[in-house]
Amino acid sequence: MSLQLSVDRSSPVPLYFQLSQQLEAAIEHGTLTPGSLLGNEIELAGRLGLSRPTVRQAIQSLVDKGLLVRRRGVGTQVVHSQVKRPLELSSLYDDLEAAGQRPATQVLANAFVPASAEVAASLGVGEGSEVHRVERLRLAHGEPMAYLCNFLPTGLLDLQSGQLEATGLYRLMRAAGITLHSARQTIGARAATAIEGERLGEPEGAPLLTMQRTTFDDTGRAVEYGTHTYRASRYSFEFQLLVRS
Amino acid sequence: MSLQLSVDRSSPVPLYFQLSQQLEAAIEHGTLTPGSLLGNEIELAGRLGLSRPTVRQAIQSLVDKGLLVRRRGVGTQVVHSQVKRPLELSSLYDDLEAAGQRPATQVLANAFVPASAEVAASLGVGEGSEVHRVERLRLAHGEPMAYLCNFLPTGLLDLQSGQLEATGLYRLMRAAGITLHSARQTIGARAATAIEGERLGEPEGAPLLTMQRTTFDDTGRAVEYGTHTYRASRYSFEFQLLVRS
DNA sequence: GTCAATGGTTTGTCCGGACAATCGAACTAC
DNA sequence: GTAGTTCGATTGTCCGGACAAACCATTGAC
Repeated sequence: MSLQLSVDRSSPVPLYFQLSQQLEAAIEHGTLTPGSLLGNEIELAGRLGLSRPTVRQAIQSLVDKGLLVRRRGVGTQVVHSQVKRPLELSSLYDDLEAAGQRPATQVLANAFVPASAEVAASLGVGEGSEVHRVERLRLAHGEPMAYLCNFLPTGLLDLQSGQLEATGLYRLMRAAGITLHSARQTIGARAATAIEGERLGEPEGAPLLTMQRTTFDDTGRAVEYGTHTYRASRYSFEFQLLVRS
Repeated sequence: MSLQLSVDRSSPVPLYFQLSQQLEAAIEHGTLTPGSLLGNEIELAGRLGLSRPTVRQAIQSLVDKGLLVRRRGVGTQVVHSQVKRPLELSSLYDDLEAAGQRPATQVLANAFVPASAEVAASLGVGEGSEVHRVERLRLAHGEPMAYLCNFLPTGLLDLQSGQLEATGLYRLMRAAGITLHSARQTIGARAATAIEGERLGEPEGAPLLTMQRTTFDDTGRAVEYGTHTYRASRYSFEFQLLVRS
């Protein structure tokens, strides 16, 4: 074992972060095997020339990610199991791209409309005030996967259809300096109407997965509300959760 | 304003936890209004007779929960928005009970069976080895809501049908000393078969929400695998996510 | 042989201090 | 008036130390 750890004090990267990254890499890579002890904090701190609080901060961040477990009187262990990463606030586009399915987007509509009661309540704006409405069809391998309808407050960023066809909405928002912070989601299912079926290439009455999501930035402002429908035959949501202790 | 804060040093409850609870209560109660500054950490520490690290630890826990946002050079603000709590690893039973719907359970089967390939892979046991299989129907207000089929490794705990009808599976597991840690979930949808429809009181072909979940304890062992189907007309998943920074 | 007491190990909590990085606002120069 | 600069305020990072609490294994008593 003996795991190669070191920190660069001249780097602007925080020391605890350097350490947590190295530990995470070692876990990912298999150098630190599941169930193995990490060695006590004090010894580890001494070995690296760091203080115990710094080492603890590094370890704690991995505990929060669910990669490590601490036990008083025992030590810190690597969790063994296929825990990968807890649900990210990811866009469908990124998900598809990561899965190797070349995603494509058709922009069906991109305009300003007055907010309906539902949209206004979700975004926290006045009913009837102007909001940006984007309607898209997401394809993978040329096949329709999902129908996405999103609403954004005006003035946040201007979305060009060309950009929307090239990448995902979240990436555009992040690129515009918006820091996504949290989201409220509802996932359900229903039978496709004739129109929905035609859009997605499913027969009327076919089961569809539905998701509504409101996304907030770090000040708590709602920055996006979306209503999505997915072909249940082609898509499902998969994610991990951690118990908050 | 001037927020009533105090800590009890004779209490066994950690000081940082006392503080974070009081702050959380004040936010929940509206004493700390969204967007308001929290006052700088050093002054707060002095006022309470605590050290800055302790105050920071309290604040950090609320930042992790998504209730507060820190900004260097500015201060710590209360997030305004309806962020409640990030998705818990909760059981359907608890969810229904919290929603005021008196849940009930019918145990349809409760026996040991050899593990199928799917179950064996999920639980990490040998194919064909004995596992505990529990089949239940979950009702709310006397109406079927979901059909639950769960598999558990043998030897973890013994489940009596009487207990299963009185409470949820997760509560029984926690009561048996198992600390639930994380879960891997897949949510999808499909059309009901004739048998499934009859069980849940839906017509054949009606859309059903499906969930598969494998739950792990804090050592990474799989302690439960379940396949659930919900009536989409009566149930949907709702939750919050936080972005990990 | 079984059960309780003991002790060592390790993490949990808490303290006090120091300096750096960043933000916003006031100020100054042009 | 506008743009750039300086400066105070606040959080971010890091240190070194101290004691408490929980866990495990060994020892001891019955």
